[in-house]
Amino acid sequence: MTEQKEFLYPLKWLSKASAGDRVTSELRMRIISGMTESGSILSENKLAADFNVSRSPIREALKILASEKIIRLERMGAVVIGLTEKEYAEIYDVRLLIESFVFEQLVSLDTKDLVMELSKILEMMEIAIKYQDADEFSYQDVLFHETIIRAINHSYIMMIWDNLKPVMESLILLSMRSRFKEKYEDFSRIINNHQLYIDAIKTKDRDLMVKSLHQNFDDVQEKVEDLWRSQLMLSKGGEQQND
Amino acid sequence: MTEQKEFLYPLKWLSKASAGDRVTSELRMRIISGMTESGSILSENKLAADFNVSRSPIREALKILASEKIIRLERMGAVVIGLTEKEYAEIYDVRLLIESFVFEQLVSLDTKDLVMELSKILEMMEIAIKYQDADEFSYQDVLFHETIIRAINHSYIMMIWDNLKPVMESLILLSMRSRFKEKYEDFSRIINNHQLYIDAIKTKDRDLMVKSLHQNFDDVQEKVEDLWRSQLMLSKGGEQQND
DNA sequence: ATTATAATACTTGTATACAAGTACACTTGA
DNA sequence: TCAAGTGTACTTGTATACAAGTATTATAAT
Repeated sequence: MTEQKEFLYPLKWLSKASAGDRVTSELRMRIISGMTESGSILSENKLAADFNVSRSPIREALKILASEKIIRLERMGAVVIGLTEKEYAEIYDVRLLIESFVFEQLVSLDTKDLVMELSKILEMMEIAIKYQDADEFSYQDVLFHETIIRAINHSYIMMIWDNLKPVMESLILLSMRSRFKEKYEDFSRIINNHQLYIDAIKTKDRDLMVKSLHQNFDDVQEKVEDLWRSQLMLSKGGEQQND
Repeated sequence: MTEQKEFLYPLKWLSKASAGDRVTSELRMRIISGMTESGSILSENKLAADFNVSRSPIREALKILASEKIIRLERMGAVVIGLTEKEYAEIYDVRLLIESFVFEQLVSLDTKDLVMELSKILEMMEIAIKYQDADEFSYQDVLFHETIIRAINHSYIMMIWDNLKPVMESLILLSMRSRFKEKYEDFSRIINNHQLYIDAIKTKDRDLMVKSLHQNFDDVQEKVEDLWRSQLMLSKGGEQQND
C-alpha cells in the first residue's frame, strides 16, 4: 500500500477548485509524467479510495481526461493512454493549426493592446526565471499562448484550446521543472523566442511568426521522455533512493 | 405546464444509450433548433423534472453541452448560448481547418479503401433520399465526414471532431428534415458535391477538394435560421396554429 | 481433463440525501 | 424612503445507496 502524499500539480492553483477539479489535474499530471503507466487500468472505486473522495468527482475527472484522449473509457475501467511520440507529434500539429489560424485573424485586427498584454506576461516570465519558480513560469507561459488565442474571440477555436490546454499545461510544467534544475541556460532562448512571437504579432510578419512558433513548440516538446523520472529526482532533491 | 412529449432527436439512435446521453442529445437539438431560446437559463432541478430523471444525468449533459460551447455554466444555472451567425461562421472555420488538414495528410496515404468506403456511404445516402428518410440521410452524411477524418488516425484531430460532431449532427438533422419537405431538388446537388469530394480524394486534387468542401459546408449552413419553426411545421404536418 | 453452470466480485449508471454557498425578497429600524 | 439585516428558496458539489450488467472464478457434471 503506497500512500500517496505527494502531488505533482501545484496545490496553490487549486485553492478554489472542487474535489473533481483537483482529481482531474492531479491524475492528468500523473498520466502525462508517466507516473501512472500507459496501459494500466483505472478503477473508479480504487481512485475514489486513493484520493479520499467519492465516485462522483472521480467520474467527472475520467470523463474529462477521456475527452482529452489521455485515457479511454471502456466497459470495465478506464485504460490509460498517456502520451507517446505519436501523440506529441499530434499535439504539435494541432497547436500549429490553431495558432496559425489565430495569426491569420490577428493580421486584420488591431493588436496594440494584445502586444502590450503579451509584453507584460513576458516580463512576468523573466521574474519567474530570476526566482527560479518553474510553476509560475509555466503558468505565464500557458497564459501567453492563451492570451493570443483569446484575442480573436472565436468560441470554436477556444473550444479546441480548452481541450488542449490542460495537456499543454501539464507538459510545460513537467518540462520546465526539470529544466530549471538541469538546463537553466535554456531560458534566455525561451524568452527570446517569445519576444520574437510578440514582434511577429506587432509587425504582422507571417514568416517570423511561423519561425517563432516552431521554436516555441520545440522548446516544450524537445525533451519529452522520462518526465516522471526527472520529476522524481526533482522532488527528492538528489537523495539516494533505497526503493 | 407544457408537457414535453415530442423529441427532436431520433429515438432509434438512442436505443442503447444512457439517460445522460438521451438528455444530452435532446437538449442539444432543442437549443440548436431554437426551441430552447438563447439567453434562457437552465436549472438542473427543472431539467431533471422535465426529463423525469435525477440530477446525475442532467449534470453530465450540461457539462458536455458546455464543452461544445452551446451553453455556459455559471454559478447559478446554465445560460443557453445557442448558435448565432457568428457561431455558424466559426464552425465553418473549424471544419475547413480540420478537413483541410486531413486532406493534406491523405495526399501521402493510400486512399483506395477510404474511397471504397465513401462510395458505399454515398450509395446509402441515395437510398435514404429515395425513401425520403431525412434522419438516415443525416446519419450517413455525418458518417461520410467522420470516415474521412478517421482515416488519418490522428487522435487530437479526432478530439476536435468529437467536440464538433454532435453540433454538426444536430445542424444537419434539422437542415435535412426541412429540405426533404421544401427543397427536395437540393439533394441531387448534395450527392454530386459528395461525389466531387470522393473524386478529390481519389485523384488527390487539392483544388477540387477545397471547392467541394466549401460547397458541402454551404449545403448545411446556407439555411440556418428558423430551424425550430420549420421543425414545427414538419411535425404538425401543415396544421393551423392557433397560438 | 473439459465443459457447463453457478457463485462472486467487480463494474456502470442512476437516484437520493445532504452540506455549504448564493441570490433575492421581505421585514425591521432609522 | 431607504439601509441593513434576516429568512427563504434556490443553487452546486459531494457522498452514498442501489439496481442492473459483466468478467472471473469456483464448482459440478460428463
